[in-house]
Amino acid sequence: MNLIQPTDNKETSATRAAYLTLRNMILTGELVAGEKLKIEQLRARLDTGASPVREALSLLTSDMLVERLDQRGFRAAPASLANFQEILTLRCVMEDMALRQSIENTTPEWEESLVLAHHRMKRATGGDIPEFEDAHKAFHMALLNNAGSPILLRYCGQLYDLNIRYRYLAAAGTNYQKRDIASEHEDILDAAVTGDADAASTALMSHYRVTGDYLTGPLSDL
Amino acid sequence: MNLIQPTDNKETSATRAAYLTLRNMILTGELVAGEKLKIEQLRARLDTGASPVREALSLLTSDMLVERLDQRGFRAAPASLANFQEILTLRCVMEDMALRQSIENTTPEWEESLVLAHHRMKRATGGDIPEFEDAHKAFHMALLNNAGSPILLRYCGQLYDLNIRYRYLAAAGTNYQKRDIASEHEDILDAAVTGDADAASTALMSHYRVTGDYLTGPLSDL
DNA sequence: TTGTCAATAAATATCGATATTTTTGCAAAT
DNA sequence: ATTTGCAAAAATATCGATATTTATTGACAA
Repeated sequence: MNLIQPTDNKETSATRAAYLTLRNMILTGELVAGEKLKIEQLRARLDTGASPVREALSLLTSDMLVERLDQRGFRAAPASLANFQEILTLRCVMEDMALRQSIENTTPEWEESLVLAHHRMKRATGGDIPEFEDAHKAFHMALLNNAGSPILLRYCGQLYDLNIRYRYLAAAGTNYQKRDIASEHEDILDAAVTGDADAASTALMSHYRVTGDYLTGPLSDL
Repeated sequence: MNLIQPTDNKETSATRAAYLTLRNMILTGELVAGEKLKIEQLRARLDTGASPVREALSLLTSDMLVERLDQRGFRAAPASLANFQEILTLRCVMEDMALRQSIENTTPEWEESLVLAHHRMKRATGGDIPEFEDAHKAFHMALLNNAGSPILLRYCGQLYDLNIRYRYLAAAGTNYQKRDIASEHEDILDAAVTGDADAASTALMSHYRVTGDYLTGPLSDL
């Protein structure tokens, strides 16, 4: 075994690393919506080759976070109030569907996974924002996970991410956690574990709509 | 002006050409579901470079037609009965939503575009299958086009394509047009133009469910 | 036989260089 | 002033070669 490994923890491929970094940069607004994404610039910024950057951008196209203009490069997907509202509407429809199916298929294992995800999310409120974000997403996805509908799950995940971007856009300063988000999450969890689909759905929808109203103001000048 | 142009109609980039070709090969089953997609092979087959192929495959990932396995290449998305049924279910929910919204937003221009798309589809029944396919998709998308919901439209388009693949899988031989599909289309068109959302939705859903039942048998051994 | 391990072969991922295309800047003309 | 045309610059798209990683094969041991 070679001990001379200067933290050579390149976990995965350069493409994947670039994908994750770029994705994060777009979600957090470090790469501004609508901005042109120049390969050379990004290559230098991420300290990697042009091929991985290019491929990562192609992949981000899947997530509707990047647009590809044939023969004239890439740009960060534009943001608009209409886009935000569409995302909100679609999330409500699709997550409602997924959540109800998940509850219908309930199993002890699933319930346990919910409790676990919820616990981890609560524990992750120690100021480390990215960690909380991950746990928060994990909790929400866990709610939908049991629907047995991979495509639906994928769509919900995409919409979730798209929404995050608007949170960063709106809340550049405002701390959206000031609201009593914790109790909202608990309501959802309780209803889901109890198997009360209507209550769970209502709680989840209200969770989204409240967040939606919360954000619409700051976003009104998009 | 240079007259020595040996039909130099490379309309677009090599990547786009590769994307379209590969996509078609997957939809028609020329590239079998689940099959490993080797760069070198495809590169030779499409007579292009490795970079365009690679990028095209990355883009096809968006459409759920290709899967990317980090560090071990690409493969055509697997097919299964469950997958087919999920697609059918989601299409019904999402197209129902889009169609109703489209009708709600109706305008003379939209109605005209429907009539036009329908006419073109009828005219394209001259044995040229790919031409009919395109026109058929155009008609169905036109129905959803007026909902003013780009993301929803995108998802519906994706699901439409995924479904096509199963038609080819099932109907390798059977001509699914034998059914009186023409009158089904006319029912949908009439209801949409009349502004009767319930009738239009019912007709569209039945159109899908009948096709679904039609295909389920041949697909049962997936 | 079956399982393990090293050597080999195959395929992917990445780099660096080049060809194409688009954009930019500026001068000349309307 | 605004537009048109053309060259220069910038950026993208693509190629060909190489480095890495994964898959395969076959000998050897259990």
